[in-house]
Amino acid sequence: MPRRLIAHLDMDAFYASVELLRRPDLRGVPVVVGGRRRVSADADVAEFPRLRDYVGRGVATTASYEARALGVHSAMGLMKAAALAPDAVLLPADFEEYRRQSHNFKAAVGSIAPVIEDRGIDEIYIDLTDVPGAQDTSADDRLAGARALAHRLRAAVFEATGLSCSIGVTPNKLLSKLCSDLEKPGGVTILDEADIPRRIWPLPVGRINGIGPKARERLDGMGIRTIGELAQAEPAWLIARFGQSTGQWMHEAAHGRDDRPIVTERDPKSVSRETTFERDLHARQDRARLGEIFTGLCVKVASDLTRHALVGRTIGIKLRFDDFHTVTRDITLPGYTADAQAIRAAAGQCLKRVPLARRIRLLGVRVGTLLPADAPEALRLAGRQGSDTTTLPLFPDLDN
DNA sequence: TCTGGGGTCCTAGGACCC
DNA sequence: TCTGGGGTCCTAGGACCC
Repeated sequence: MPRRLIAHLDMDAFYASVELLRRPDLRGVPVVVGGRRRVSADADVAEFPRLRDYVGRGVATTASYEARALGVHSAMGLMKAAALAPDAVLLPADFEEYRRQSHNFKAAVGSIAPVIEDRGIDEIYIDLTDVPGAQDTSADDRLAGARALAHRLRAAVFEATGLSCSIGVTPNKLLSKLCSDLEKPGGVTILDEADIPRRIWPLPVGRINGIGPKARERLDGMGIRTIGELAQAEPAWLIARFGQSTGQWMHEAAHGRDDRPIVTERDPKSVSRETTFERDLHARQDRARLGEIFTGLCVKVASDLTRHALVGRTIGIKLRFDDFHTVTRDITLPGYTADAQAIRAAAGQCLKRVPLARRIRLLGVRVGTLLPADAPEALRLAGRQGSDTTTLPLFPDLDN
């Protein structure tokens, strides 16, 4: 593999920072983005809902750095966050605006370095290998070139959006992702293989993208807490415990080795909608309400598919019960569809296969095995089923 | 003060076919 | 009658990420 120069760019507290751009009067105040209710854009600070007044099942999507200092972090339940930061201002998420700013920062980066892999609304990988000025003959010059380029990117993002970001530049995606987090916010971190023992090995294993709570817990039980400790473990020992694929990958990752390419285009694999109810619903007592919600989810998924000119043939549902146990069911149809009634009928079939003894907390509908609506295969199989769906099945109760 | 919503990828077993 | 593999599709669950 020829030597590459890869950047990872991560926007700093993205949603919260976008909100602060529009509401500079909130600067310095702890701000949490999350929850569902809307607030009028011209409300003044005194009218903003405070976290202490929140009641519901929402989680924090983002916390400003002031809120983080109080212990609030993303994915934390808002009721718990309220206990830590009762005076924090709670803003509902405005995805339209975040998407607009996301497009802005990506366009700014693209004007300098066009080979970009999208990793969601607030982060990207960038291949800097062939960008003029990035590569130089001597090692020292190469790192200096990378640093100058990263600073240019950061300045371009700020120019386009008024927002700050952090950037890591290394020979691969794994290390760049780790590095963009090292000097947040606003940091530029350049790292070479030789720096791995000093800068990467002291970090906890959970900082590796792909090692989550479960793997971290297992490793901890084996006495492995840092990436350096993971690097010291014999590959055979890891493989014996985590399987060939994961064990080998862990070993490579701990040594900072990663040859995954930058992926600039990707076909969508599935489209889904789900909702958590304000209170848990019962299949029998709340049958009518569940039926409405279920149909509404199917209509939304159908319109999402249509908007993106996609059709699919695997229809799935997801239920989460009051004990948080989650089940899925799916069915693959003979033909592709984006039709709400066809999706509703198939999803209804799936629902019949789920025992509904407990109260339900979440309901979701998903369509997978996607194709572009105009693909020959999609057209050939379209309309194979579903002429008899004029009456939608009701939400089934316990007895059937 | 329990735990959102939208995704991807992997595994594993059974059906079915050659 | 009993015995194989290999490959692909379908389904369910789970880990993980943003």
